[in-house]
Amino acid sequence: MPKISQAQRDARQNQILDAALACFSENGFHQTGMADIVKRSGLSHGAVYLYFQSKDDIIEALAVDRHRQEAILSAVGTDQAEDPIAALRKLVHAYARWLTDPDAERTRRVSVNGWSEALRNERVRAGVIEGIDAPRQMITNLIERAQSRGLWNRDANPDAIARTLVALFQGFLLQKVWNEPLDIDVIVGTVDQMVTALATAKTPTKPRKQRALER
Amino acid sequence: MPKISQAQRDARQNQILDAALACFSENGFHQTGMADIVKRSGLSHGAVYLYFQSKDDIIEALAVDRHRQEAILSAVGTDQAEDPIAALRKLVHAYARWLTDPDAERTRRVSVNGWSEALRNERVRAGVIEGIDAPRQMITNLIERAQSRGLWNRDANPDAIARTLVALFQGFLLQKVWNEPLDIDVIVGTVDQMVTALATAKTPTKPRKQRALER
Amino acid sequence: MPKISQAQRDARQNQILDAALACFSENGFHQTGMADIVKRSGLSHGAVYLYFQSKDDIIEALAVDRHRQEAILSAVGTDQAEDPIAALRKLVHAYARWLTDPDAERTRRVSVNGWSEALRNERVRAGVIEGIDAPRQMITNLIERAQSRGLWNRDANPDAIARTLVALFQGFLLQKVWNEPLDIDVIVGTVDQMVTALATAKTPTKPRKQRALER
Amino acid sequence: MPKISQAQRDARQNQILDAALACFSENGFHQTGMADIVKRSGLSHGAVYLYFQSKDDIIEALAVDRHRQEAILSAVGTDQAEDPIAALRKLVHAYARWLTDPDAERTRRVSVNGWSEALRNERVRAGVIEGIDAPRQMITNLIERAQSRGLWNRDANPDAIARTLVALFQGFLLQKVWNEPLDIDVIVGTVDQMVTALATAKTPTKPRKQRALER
DNA sequence: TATGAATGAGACTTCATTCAT
DNA sequence: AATGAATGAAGTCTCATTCAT
Repeated sequence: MPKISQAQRDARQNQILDAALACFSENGFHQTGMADIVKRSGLSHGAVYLYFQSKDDIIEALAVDRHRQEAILSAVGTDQAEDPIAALRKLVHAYARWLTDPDAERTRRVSVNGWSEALRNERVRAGVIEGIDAPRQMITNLIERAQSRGLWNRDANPDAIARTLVALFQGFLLQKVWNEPLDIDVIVGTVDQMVTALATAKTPTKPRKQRALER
Repeated sequence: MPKISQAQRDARQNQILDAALACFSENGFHQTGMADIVKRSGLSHGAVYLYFQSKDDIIEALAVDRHRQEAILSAVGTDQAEDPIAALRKLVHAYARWLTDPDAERTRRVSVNGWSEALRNERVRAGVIEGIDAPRQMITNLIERAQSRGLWNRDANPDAIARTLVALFQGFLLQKVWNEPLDIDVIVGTVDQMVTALATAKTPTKPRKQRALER
Repeated sequence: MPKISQAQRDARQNQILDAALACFSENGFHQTGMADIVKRSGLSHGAVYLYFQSKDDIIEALAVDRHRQEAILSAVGTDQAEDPIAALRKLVHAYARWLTDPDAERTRRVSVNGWSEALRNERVRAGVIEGIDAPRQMITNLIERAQSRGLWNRDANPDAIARTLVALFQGFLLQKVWNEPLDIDVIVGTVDQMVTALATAKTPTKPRKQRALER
Repeated sequence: MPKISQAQRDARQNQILDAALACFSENGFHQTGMADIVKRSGLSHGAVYLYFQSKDDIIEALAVDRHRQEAILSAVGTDQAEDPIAALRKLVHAYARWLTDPDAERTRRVSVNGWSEALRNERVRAGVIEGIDAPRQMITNLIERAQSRGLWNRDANPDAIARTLVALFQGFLLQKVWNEPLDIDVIVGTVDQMVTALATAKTPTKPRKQRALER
């Protein structure tokens, strides 16, 4: 017998999360006070605590934005018949678009705060890892399918390549939030080249000579 | 005027920075209190404020670790006669080694905190940018020299490739501090392949077809 | 005018008081929140405020439990013909029984909270005083009747003895709620002895020699 | 290398405890805010937390006032040669004097608050119990010595009598803080009579007939 | 130079009470 | 009569910084 509907609850929750996202993106998690979130949300202190148990809960909810991940991943269908390399390109384009979407700027900035937070908040860390595992898994799968169809060099290590691509996008995200010049065409072009190059590379991914560097 | 020698001053300063590095790497900038730094340094509150004007000063000093950058870059000589591609590989190896050096773990973690801090602290941001500009510039120069010697595809965009490599290492650094499995051989192998592939790629870095994605 | 019967009103009120008694006995008046009482009562916040104007009203209602006093006092009839000393013993036994009745534990604990509350809440204080005045009066009367029948030393001060007995039971109540070992036989035996001894004592209750201690 | 002497530390601590005692005796533990204590002590918020870790620490320090116990107990020497019954009377007088000492009013009121607090704060409870164990033990010893010298009925249960005396004083304390008329001569006289009566009583402390009341 | 006690603004959170439904 | 979401003042405690010694 709730007094308000689930839709209303969700609306309030989003009201708070929107306010928090704005504050966090401007001032970071720890420079933002609950009073800032309260003021920006237009609610009262008490109301905010009706929807979130603590400031940390709000941080976690935003540091780990599952919604975003899914939105990007959904760009690539799960149609097994599709050309895996074409699908991989689609994925790259979807990420690149999100990376440069002005409406996603706040989210990008909060993501970077979340990366830092993940170093000392286990729940945030788990969420962040989970958030990068999804695309990594998808990329790995696409490469494996490409290998099985003879479209990708069979000596390649799909997981290593997936991690490389993920790392690449994390790095680009950083440069973006720091207002470094970041030309989406150049990104996409470079990554496309990389993909092409890695797909056809003859050299094994883990050559014997470099073993010495391992620790 | 100073009653203690410059050497003593430097020793004290490093004592403080060491303590702060330890604290920051464990708890982040804003979860660390001055009291933590004071206690860990073995000095007094007053003493710390004799060497740094504020906590922000200490954060800046550590978020921007020029020392580290120089150490890595010095791995690659400035000998213009040297094979630029070999030099590039050396640089990659030096970074990869730093990335997996256990003694550098604290610094890596503080770096990530600094990336987040750079979003709202202009001086930190400037320092961070400066820190990635140095290697980017060096990489760009090496690729340009390679192009001028006919060792690298002349259609490639050296700056874009340099940014890509920098982004890649930032991403790997993140995965490292999150304790993700990170095999240095695989990294180096993959990057080597990438370098080789990009050097010989026929496709232009910024093809006409992808223009549409630009915003 | 009321839309529900008086019986229903009383039932609701008791529902609230039962819940409050449970909460107060566990956590004290000020560590218990209205939310605790609301939850335990199974009612809503609004409903509780329909029956009590404020939390203080609930505290007062429980800190001053007239019901309990009457129940104990009723153990001793008002039959003027009865042997007053036997009646006094009955009263002592009734109190002692209540003191060790497991079902009264909550009430005992809340009583102690009430004693403390009486220090700063005039209405609670009045109720508490009233609650101890009733048995004190009854004891005084019994002793006076005993004196008039020649069963009790006529030099004794009935009021002083009554206050002494009341004090004694308050002290035993404290020891009980603190889970100190409290043997009911020993209590009753000791009090019986005291009563006997005081009834027959030759020494005046207020000897001249001790005047000096008075302030 | 403390900056201030232990004496200065103690002075500050007492400054805080005095302020807290005043506040607590007027408004109780939970109606008193830290701000009240801070204001009354003349110190700053931070200074108070330099000397006590939390409000609960201050409550504990005052709810359990060992100093007072010792002061009262010291009224009775430990001279084994002394007449134990005279010593017991001295103890009674010392307590009675404390009970009516105007300067001890605050302490008495806070004691009652402590009794209530002991119900839900284990550390306070332990302290309160300890505080009543000391005099109980002393009384028990005195009675045992009296028994061994033939000055006290050997059938008496020294522990039961000690507990009875302690309970009695707790009850008188309550009546005092509630501003009930409390004549010290009457108290002392009554207790004296009780002691005399119990010392010479023929009836055993735990008669068979009352067994039935035991639970 | 160096100390560390002291400051006080501001942090997060709770909770008795109200009122639109 | 009854609900429970909402309020916002007030609660406890922290912490970067200062300054008398």
